[in-house]
Amino acid sequence: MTDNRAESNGDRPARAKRLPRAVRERQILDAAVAVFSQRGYHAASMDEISEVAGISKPMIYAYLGAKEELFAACIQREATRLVEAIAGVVDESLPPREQLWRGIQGFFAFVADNRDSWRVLHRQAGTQGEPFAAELTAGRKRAISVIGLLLEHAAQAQGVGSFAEGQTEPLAAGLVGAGESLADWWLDHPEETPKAMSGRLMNLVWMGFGNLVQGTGWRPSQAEDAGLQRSDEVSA
Amino acid sequence: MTDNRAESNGDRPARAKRLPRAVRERQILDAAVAVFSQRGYHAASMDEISEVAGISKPMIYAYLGAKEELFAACIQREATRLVEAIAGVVDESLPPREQLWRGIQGFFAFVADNRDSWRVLHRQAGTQGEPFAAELTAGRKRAISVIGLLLEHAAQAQGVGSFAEGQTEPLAAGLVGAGESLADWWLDHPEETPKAMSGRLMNLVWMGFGNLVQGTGWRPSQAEDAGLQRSDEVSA
Amino acid sequence: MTDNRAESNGDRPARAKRLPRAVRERQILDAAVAVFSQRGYHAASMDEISEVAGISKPMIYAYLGAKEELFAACIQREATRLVEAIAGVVDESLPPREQLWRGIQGFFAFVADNRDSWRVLHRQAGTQGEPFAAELTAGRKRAISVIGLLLEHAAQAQGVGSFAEGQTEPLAAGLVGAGESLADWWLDHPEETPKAMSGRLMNLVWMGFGNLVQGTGWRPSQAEDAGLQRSDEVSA
Amino acid sequence: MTDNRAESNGDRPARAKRLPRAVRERQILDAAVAVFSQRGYHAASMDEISEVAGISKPMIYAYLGAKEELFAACIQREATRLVEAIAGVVDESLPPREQLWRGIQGFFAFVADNRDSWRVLHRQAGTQGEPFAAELTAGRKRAISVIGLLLEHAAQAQGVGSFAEGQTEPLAAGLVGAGESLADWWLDHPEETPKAMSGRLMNLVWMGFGNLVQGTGWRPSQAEDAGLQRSDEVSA
DNA sequence: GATGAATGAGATTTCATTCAT
DNA sequence: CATGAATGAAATCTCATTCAT
Repeated sequence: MTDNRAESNGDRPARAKRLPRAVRERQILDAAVAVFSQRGYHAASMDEISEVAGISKPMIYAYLGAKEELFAACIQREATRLVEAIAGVVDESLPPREQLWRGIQGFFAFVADNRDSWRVLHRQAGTQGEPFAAELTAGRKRAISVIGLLLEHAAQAQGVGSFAEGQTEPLAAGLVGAGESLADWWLDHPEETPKAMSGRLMNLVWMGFGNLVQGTGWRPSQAEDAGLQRSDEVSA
Repeated sequence: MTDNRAESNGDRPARAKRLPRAVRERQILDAAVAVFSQRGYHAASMDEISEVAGISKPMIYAYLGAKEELFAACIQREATRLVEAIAGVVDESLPPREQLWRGIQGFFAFVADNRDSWRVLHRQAGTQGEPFAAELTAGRKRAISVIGLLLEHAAQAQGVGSFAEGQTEPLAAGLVGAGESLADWWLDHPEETPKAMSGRLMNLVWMGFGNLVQGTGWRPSQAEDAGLQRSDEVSA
Repeated sequence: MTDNRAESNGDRPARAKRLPRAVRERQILDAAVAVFSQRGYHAASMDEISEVAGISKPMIYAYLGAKEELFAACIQREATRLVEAIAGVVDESLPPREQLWRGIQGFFAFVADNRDSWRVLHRQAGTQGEPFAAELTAGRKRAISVIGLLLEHAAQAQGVGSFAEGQTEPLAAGLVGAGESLADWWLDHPEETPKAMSGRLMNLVWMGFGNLVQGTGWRPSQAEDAGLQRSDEVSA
Repeated sequence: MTDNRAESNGDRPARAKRLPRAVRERQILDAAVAVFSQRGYHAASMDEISEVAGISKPMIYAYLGAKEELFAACIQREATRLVEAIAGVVDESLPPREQLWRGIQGFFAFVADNRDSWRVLHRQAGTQGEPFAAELTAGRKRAISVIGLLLEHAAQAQGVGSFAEGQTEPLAAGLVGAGESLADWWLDHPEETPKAMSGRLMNLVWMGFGNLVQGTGWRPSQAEDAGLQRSDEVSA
């Protein structure tokens, strides 16, 4: 809100120093991520972004285009950073379980260091009708399918070929959701370490998955099964 | 996008009949849920809501207050409906596992029948800075803590008293997130039955949880443990 | 600039009285024609139009849409008025010359009474690149072709069938241009009567045309013909 | 419409060579005429002009001043060019009719070779309220009065001294308008040769004028005269 | 001399909200 | 009670213009 630019030399805001384009672009993206993260896409205003970036609006438009494009640029940059953070710690030569463990650790480490990035990626996911929804959804789906593959490898490694087709993807979706939700919960419990968080998710995922791939999946007993009707048969 | 301009159509809409207040409020809330669900809070316009509701804007203000209050009312109504839908199928006298199974079924049945409600509850969750964020977060936390309790009961029922304090809540959070994510995935795979979805979540949760409560939780081997450092120790 | 609304009761601008839609639409169009006429499309601002109309901008958008649509509406209304003004005095049963004379009189009478309308129709005609340019050009072409027909009838009435094909249209274009230019000149010489103006145009058109249809068209002598080269043969 | 954003292209445009001022000014004016012609004064942007000119904006300001001055400079240069093009082919020692014929040919030749120049001179004619309107109107009036003189000479040459005072100017205006309109029509019929166009205008003008100067001007019959009332007597 | 970087000011458009019939 | 009519305020985006390197 207040003018926190350095060198407020007496009178007026003092034209910002001339900086190379790359630097300014980074500044702008940083500010945009922060503001989008805090306010959400629609509530974020270009005015606030420009203020936070310490630069005037026209420069934002000149360098990164209109609001939508700016947002897309944020998404892309942060998604890339997240993917690289995880890819950087995963070693494909390791057995699947270890890969998963490292990946999960990488994820929580990234979230720990980049709360804003994470929020932008996570919290805007469903703003349907927006033109960039595709971008977000696509990223999410890519993540899910990568994890799905990992699960499939794990299943094969354990010699369980019977793992039903089409089962990995929804499970991966559940896993990603669990991770997101845990990361959210973490926001309210900052005293937890990344490793503790990672351990929780790994347990939830692996122990459940460990049983599933061994064919010991849970199934409702006959009594449990009879209890509920399909709701749409009633409501229709 | 759509052409909202009023049209000077000769056949005027015929002043709405005088209806009891409760009916009107329901109409309005139904419309509001639909519009908020499709557009998101900010992109939704009072104009569209009033149009969908078939009621003029001043009435909306008279009955349900300003946009924020209206949104809060939507959240509250839908949250209550979801909670009641689940509560309606859970029988507290049953063993925890069965309760969980029924609860999960109730959840997916509700989502199946009320996509809009679900979207409003789920997709707007993180619009931080808004005054109603509290409302949403609170509902979510309530849900998590209820499930946490359930898990704790289950643990006790299996005679596992050593289940560490403070472990249930994050697990419950993970569970809720997995459920949300699966429900999202479902939106793209409408051919799946509610029961199939419920089965997936139950497996993920219970088989993992089943092992956890029996003390067979997974823990990284020493090699796995050494691999990663806390990122903030480095980046700081 | 100043607030010329009636009843400036003491303090603030006093919300405009509630008027039926049709009345307001007329007010708005009147104001828009005046402002577009004076400033031109681009230099005209919605702010000024709303000020002149004595109504707030949102009403303009509600009733007549965005700037472009508003301008198109102006064009359409004024073009229709001009056409009707002329059509109202032309009697198709009369001989062509008399029709032309009456049409020309109608034209100048309209311009006399509606300087602004005329300016909007005439002066914006060539703002190329605008999406409404088509609308204007189309109207102009329609006018030219109508006059072309009239000329053709006149030629036939004089028993001159040999009037070369494709000659009427450019002549009509010339006639229209002459009319526009005379009308422009009139703006600077308001003391002239409509009848005097009409007479001038009629003379220019008819006497020239009168000779043309009788085959007494002028043609350069050989000496005159040799004088100039096609410029593009040189400049190319 | 076009994407004006600066692009961070690796291969930079290579700082323009130091050129003599006159050359630079010509480059700039050429670009400005092209852009003003296509877009109109207001819609033209200094950015586009500088881009088309291949010279940075600050140079434009240094050499030719602000937008308005630049536009005025365009008008002046193009008007001069047009006048010179016509003056170059007119030989004052020739009889008036031949002068007129040559002048008309010169006009269409110029328009053929300089569409943009012509459009700038013609299409912006009525942007009233702008400070450069004077410049435009002045140029136009000069042209009209030159032609008026020519007509007057022709009248005297034919021994018609009674040609009423004040008649030449409006006729000249009509002639100029007819020329403009024919030039416009030409834009849509590029297959026509300059000579054909010239012939059309000459015929329209001269044959009409030829009769006028001989006192055989057309006058409404009594019946025709009675048909219409002055509109302002009614509407006032 | 030449330019990339920078901005104040203003344009169009929309929206939540309220008055007056 | 019910609504069409009305608006203040703010958001996005563009443009002419000027520093500072």
